[in-house]
Amino acid sequence: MVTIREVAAAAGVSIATVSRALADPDKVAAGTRDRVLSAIDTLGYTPNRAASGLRAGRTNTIGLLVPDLTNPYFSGVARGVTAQATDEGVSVFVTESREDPAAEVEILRGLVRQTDGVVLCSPRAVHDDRGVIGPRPLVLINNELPGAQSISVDDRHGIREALRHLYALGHRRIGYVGGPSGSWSDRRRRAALAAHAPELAGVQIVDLGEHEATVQGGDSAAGEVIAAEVTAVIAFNDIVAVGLIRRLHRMGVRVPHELSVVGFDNTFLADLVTPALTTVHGDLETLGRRATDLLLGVLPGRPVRAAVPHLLPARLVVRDSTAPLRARLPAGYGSGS
Amino acid sequence: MVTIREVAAAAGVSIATVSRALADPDKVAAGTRDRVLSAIDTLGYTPNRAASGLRAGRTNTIGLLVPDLTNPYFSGVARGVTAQATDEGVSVFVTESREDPAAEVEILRGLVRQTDGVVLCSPRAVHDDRGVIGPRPLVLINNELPGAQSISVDDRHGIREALRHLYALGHRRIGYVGGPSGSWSDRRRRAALAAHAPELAGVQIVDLGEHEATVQGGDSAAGEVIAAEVTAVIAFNDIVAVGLIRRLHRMGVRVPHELSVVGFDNTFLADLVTPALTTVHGDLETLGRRATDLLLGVLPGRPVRAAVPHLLPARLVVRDSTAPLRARLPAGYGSGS
DNA sequence: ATGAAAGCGCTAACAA
DNA sequence: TTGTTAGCGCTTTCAT
Repeated sequence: MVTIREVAAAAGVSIATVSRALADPDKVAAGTRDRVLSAIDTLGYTPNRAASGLRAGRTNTIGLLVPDLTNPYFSGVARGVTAQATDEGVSVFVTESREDPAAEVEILRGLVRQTDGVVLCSPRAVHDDRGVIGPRPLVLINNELPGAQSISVDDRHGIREALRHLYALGHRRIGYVGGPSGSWSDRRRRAALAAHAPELAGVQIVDLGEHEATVQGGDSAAGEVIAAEVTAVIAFNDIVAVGLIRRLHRMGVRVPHELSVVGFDNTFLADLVTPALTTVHGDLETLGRRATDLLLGVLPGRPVRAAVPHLLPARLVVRDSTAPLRARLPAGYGSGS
Repeated sequence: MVTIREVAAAAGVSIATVSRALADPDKVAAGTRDRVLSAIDTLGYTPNRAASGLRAGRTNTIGLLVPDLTNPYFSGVARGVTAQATDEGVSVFVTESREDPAAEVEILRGLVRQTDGVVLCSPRAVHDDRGVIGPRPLVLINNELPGAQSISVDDRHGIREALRHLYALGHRRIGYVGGPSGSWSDRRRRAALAAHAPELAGVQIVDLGEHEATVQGGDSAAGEVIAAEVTAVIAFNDIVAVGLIRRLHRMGVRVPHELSVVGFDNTFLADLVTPALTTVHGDLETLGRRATDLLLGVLPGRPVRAAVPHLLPARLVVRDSTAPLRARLPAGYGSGS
């Protein structure tokens, strides 16, 4: 590994000049600069980031902590964070908490030590996290904590769109298959339902409980969904919707003919399953990119950047899992659709 | 940020003793050790990895480069790599090439400078990569390059199992919906087909072309599949299988009744789609973990580890996308099964 | 068993 | 404009 000393020797200058030629070219005479740069080039020198960070008090590295890398939602966010960070010349330590809050705190502690700041994608409330991270820059995705920045998709608007869509299809008794207890997004979506349902005359929202944000979570909701006698449901997310539909299908309930289902997130799953999901879309990669912008924006020694929105647009994508109420088969078959 | 000095002060020892208590506990008296450890605990001290690496000439960081983070295959591998690295006290820079070979080389170059070694998950041949990375430790997943270590799932065995399964179901004319040209795994699977088909009397393998490893790739293969008049196909991977089945379904061809389809990789998709995929399973997380072991194993200054296998077991997981040949509807209906 | 001290490669005062 | 120098936090001889 070629060091700054070798470059300095080759260019016939001191190491300070080499450092300056790189960090602040204007402070070096043109001729010297050229000699330094060409020496750098021929030797193939790249500054040791660990060393420079050690001295400068920064690492040029940020951390990303997600609950589950294999979840399409989080991998979409991870893609956005790594892409934006790379564009900005910053590296990303990616870690996964495996949905374990205790591990999360521990990992966060380690991450903070070796990065300039952290993007934390943690759906559950994590009041311990703030203490762990101390005064370090922290950006939360889909969550809020005092003293930390926050960014999320406007799922309040998404809920509204979903409601209006179902309403237009004739549905009035609409269920909400909730997410995990403690989920910030779940609380938000419930609040949005409560806020927007009254805008639509005759609409009734039925709480269908809290469920894990997994296929099994959707599975386990099927009984409640049927018992509730709703004609449509909004699921916490696509995965829950998929699990629900799969179970309903096995129980002989057809989607969308007998029940309309709306998902959330528009992960690539939505377009692969049968029926394809009507779902609320929020751009995950953009979410990750903007979260990174937010983080880099508060890092010392970085150019000030334009204001970054803290709320990203959502829109409803209509596919095949929702249908007009009248398409529902009557109790006695054979009388035509 | 609490440093080793504060710990030393709190424990009433020198910083060297703190360092030793952590790196080589036996070299410190039990009483002293306890005092140090409890000081570490109360202060919440974590060693600065960049600093320790600087001294030791390592970064304690490895790089991971995958083509696409949102692909369930690669996110499974990424999970394994990050998990194993974390267990071993090493951080991981995760990056994505977006399936762009030129970007891949560039990213690799940057990654090499700031890590002790790289795990490269690159399905296509990349002869440039070796030059870029120089003498640095490199582990390839599902690929081979001179001078680099390599690890993969035994898909040769997987192909054999798939063939035997289809054979037992009565299929004789079997298609292979290939992956992208240049894919190492694709070449391997073709070789395996050629090697194992002769073991099964009367089996005929039909080459159904090369396709992108995407849903669209599967989509585009549908025409060829039908024209080939095969009764079963093995697809390059689950995603291709899903795309193929979806398109066939729209064209009125029922899977598995009229055509059996076998996928590859057993990503979580396989169990979510309809029909659920029969597919070849290889444990992705383990693949990532063992790749990391391989890499750490050749890093200087690390404990020697047990031999790591370079080939991981594969097995067939039978679900609903394959069925006996006789279940196929006869050309003229109504004549019974 | 423990401490003092010398750096790892780099940046940022401070001098010249 | 350029060089000298003092560390960043840590590990590791070498003494004690």
